[in-house]
Formats: sequence, C-alpha cells, structure tokens
Amino acid sequence: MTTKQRILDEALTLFAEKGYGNVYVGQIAEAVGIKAPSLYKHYKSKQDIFNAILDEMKSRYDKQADALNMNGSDVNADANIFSSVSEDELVKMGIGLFSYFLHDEYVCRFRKMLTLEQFRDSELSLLYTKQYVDNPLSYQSAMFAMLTVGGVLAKEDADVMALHFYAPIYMLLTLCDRQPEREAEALKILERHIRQFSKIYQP
Amino acid sequence: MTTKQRILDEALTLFAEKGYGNVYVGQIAEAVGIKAPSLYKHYKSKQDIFNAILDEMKSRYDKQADALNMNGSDVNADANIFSSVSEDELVKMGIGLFSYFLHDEYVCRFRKMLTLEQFRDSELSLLYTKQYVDNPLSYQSAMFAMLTVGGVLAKEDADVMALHFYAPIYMLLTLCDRQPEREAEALKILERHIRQFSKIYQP
DNA sequence: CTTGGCAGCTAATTTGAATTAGCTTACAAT
DNA sequence: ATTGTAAGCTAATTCAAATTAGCTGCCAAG
Repeated sequence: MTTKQRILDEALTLFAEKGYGNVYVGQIAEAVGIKAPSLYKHYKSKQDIFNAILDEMKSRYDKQADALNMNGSDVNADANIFSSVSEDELVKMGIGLFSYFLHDEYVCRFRKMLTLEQFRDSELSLLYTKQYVDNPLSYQSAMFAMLTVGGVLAKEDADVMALHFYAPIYMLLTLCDRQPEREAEALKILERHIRQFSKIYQP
Repeated sequence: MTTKQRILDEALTLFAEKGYGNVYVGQIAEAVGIKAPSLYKHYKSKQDIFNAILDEMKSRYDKQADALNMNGSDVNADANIFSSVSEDELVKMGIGLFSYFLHDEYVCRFRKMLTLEQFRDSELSLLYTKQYVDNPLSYQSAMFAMLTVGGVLAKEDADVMALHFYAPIYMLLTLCDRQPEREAEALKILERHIRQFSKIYQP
C-alpha cells in the first residue's frame, strides 16, 4: 500500500475513534510512521485528508451497492431467489448483514466516523441516512413485498415489515459500536428477534 | 437563570451541535453574552464545564427515571394500568416517547452531545447505552410481559417484543436528529409501525 | 460609610497545533 | 554522469485558542 493510501487509512482509524476535531495531524503522521510535515507532500491540508476519505468512501459505496444490488429497485431480478426463503435463511441474512456492517474493515470505521461528524454538515447527514437507513429499508421492503406476494410471509405492509426486521439490527449495531464486548449478547437477541419475526409474520 | 447555569445551557447547545473539540470557549462566552475570561470566574476550565454538564445530566436523569418509573423493575406497581391497553393507547405511548426524546429541551441536546462523544470514553458509552437502549428496553419488556399475561397481546418473548416495539422508535429518533425536516414522515411510519405491531401480536 | 468579594472587563501570556521553508536523499529518465 | 522530482526530514513560522493577571465597579454585610 502506498504512503498516500496509508495516510487515508490511518486517518480514518483515528477520525473514527476520536472525531476529526480531536485528531492532530501529528498523530496521523505518527501512525503512518512519518513526520507531520511530510503529510503535506501528499495532501494540502488536514481537511483535504478528510475530503479524500469521503471521496474514496463514496466511490467504494457505489461499487458495493451495485455489486449487492442494495441501491436501486433491482430486486425484481432476484424474485426467484426470494420466492422461497426459510426462517433459517432469514436468520442467516440478518446476522450476515449485522456482521458485515460491524466487522468489515472499512465499512465499520467509516460508519463510526460518520456517526461523529453527522451533525457537522448536511452532506454527511444525508450520506449517513442513505447508507444506514434509507437504502437498507428500501431494499428490504422490496424483498418483503416479494415474500408476501410469494405467500412466504403474511400480507402486511412491507415498509413496516422492513422496519421491524431492520431497526433491531440497526440498534444492536450501534450498541456494539459503543460496546464491542456485548456482541455475543447482541447476536443472541438478534437471532431470537428474527425467529420471532418469522413466526409472527407467518401467513 | 444564573450566569453559571446559562453557561452550562449554552455550552450544551454548542457541544450538541459541533462536538466538544470543535467548540471554543469564546463561542460559549459569546452565546452567554460575556467575554471568554469571565467564564473562568465560574468554571476552572473548558473540561470543567463539560464535567458539570455531565453531572447535572446524571442528577436530572435519576430524578426523571424515578418519576417515570423507567429505571427499576417497578413496573409491577402499574400492573393494573397495563392490564388493558388498546392499540390507540399503544400508539399514543410510542409517539409520546418519541416526541419526548426528540423535543424535550434538555434530553434532546444531551442525547446529541452523547452521540458525538460516545467513543471518547467508556463512561459515556455506558451512559448512552443505559439511557437509550437498556433502560427503555427493560421497561418495555416488563410492560409487554404484563400485557401478554393479561391476554392483551400474544404470548411471545417479551424481550423481543420490546425490541420490535422500541428499535423502530430509536432508529427514527436518530434519523430526526440528523434530519429534523423528516419528522412528519417519521411520525407517519411510526404510527403504521405500532398499528401493525399491535395487529401481528394479536393473541 | 466602608470594605470584601463577586463578576465582569482588557490586555497579556502560554500553549500547542497546522502549515511553510528549505535542505537531503534516492532513484528514474535522459 | 546529470538532472529532475518525489518524499522524507528538521527547524521555523503562524495563528488561534485556552488560560492567567490584574484592574474596576457594584452591592450587600457590618
């Protein structure tokens, strides 16, 4: 990995832990293993580093969204997959989503950073909401719409079903961001949540 | 209101918007209507102001928790109230909780501040989790346990019911913290959530 | 009245973080 | 070989924010 990338990487780690305002360029440099003034060979200011992180992040997100079909209403293509989903598969899906958000090297640090900077400007608010609220909800809403039509689940409002399915995942995720030591506990209740979800939405 | 209190008040507002590290004592002073050095007649440092906010906050919380019985397992006292709760009452309860958290002058600013400082030290993590996750969940879990015994709702795992009821409220709350302009929309989906919750947990 | 101390002010002072200047080395291309 | 440039360093410089010093006016207790 090039120095220029390592700077972004270490800066992201620090911003995610302490927030932009509480991180000094000297700390970033030290983490990278160079002296502070050398940072300026790569970026013209601290803010510039932050912006570069944002840019990289946006481009990664677009790719990832395309890959996972989490962006558009492209779920129809997967209609066949969704036409039969067992309770166990729903559990695996929920835990998979949770674990990915919680442990993915990049996604996880980026989410924490956004958490700390979300009130600073409206671009960041929008980004946070899109990534962790609106997109997951609309994707899952489309999925549950399939599943109800397919007769796998009861015919209830799919938007609300998505909320019932996803909001607990989201809450447990933010809990584990704060207290990673509670992950095991979170996973247990998460599984109980999904099994009960599956039961109460039985057609 | 005394100057000493006004300092805490304005500081809290600023910390909630920008985060501790991005607020300058001069801004706090200006908001109060005095000069920065005068702050030091009341608090010995910026950090001291922050600590005072935390202290005040803790004491307020203890009082409020006692008042609302949101702390202990004191729900049993209210068993009679809970033995018959209609869907409309559940809606009112959920929206009431949401609106209180979102609009209460003090609670709201304090939550935003905690959001921005939550990763800084474990005391703040604990506090956040207790106030916005563990306590609401355990209170509602106790409530739903009542309601299932009373035959008002289906006999399912009350912890998970609490999660299903509260997690959407929590998620919509953090959404509105970021994007207050979406409150009306949040309230609509919140009501749909609770009505559907009530329906799927019909005994 | 007069005095003590609270709460404010202006004017330093200190501190420390961000950035710039200017030098050095390595190495790749001519 | 020479030269140009990328990427590092140390040593300034700048600048802003936190805090301290020391003065003033007010007013309440004696």
